[in-house]
Amino acid sequence: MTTLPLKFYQQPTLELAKSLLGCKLVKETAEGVASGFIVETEAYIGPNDQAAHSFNNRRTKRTEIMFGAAGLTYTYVMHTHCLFNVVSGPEGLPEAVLVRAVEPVQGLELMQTRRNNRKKKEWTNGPGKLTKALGIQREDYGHNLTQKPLYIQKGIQPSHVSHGKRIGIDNSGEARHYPWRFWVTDNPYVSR
DNA sequence: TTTTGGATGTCCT
DNA sequence: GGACATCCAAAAA
Repeated sequence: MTTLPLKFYQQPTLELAKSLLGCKLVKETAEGVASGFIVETEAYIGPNDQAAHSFNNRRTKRTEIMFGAAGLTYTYVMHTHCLFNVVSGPEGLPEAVLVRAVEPVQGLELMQTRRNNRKKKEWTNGPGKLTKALGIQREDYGHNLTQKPLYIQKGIQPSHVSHGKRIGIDNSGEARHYPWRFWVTDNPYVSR
């Protein structure tokens, strides 16, 4: 398995969101290595996307990393959970891809413990769940995804990919209708 | 300095 | 289907 080069992240955000499906997200911690195939993503394309934190070029301490170069990590704390994004687009353009679900591959015992002995299907089928299962934390903010301990490896492009409206952004005006969510068709680990 | 409001998950009914 | 947990940072005061 080869780690994806920086060049991979430099394609258009919508393309990247699709290309990430089937790739393997890996996190190494002191407790061990945990990884999973990405099966669901969402694109957030700044300044014209009302649902994105970076809407209207809003640049703050939190969204700053979205303006950075492609291939960096954008973590965000929502209520009690942490969400994981991959920054995309050239430097200066605030775009990112949210990873919503993965399929467990490696470090199964570790994930089971972190997910409190739930059913395997429920370990990683949601944006807040997968970060807990893999051990991704707010401290990973700004990390370069071509390096350890958090990186993405080349996978197999799935044969069937579905797309549709994004989730959880009902108060985002017209943007909520954009078909910018992508998932592997019929994969049991997508969030819904 | 205080208030407010989430790109969610879990538990309860 | 609905309440609530529990934290950060933006915005208001």
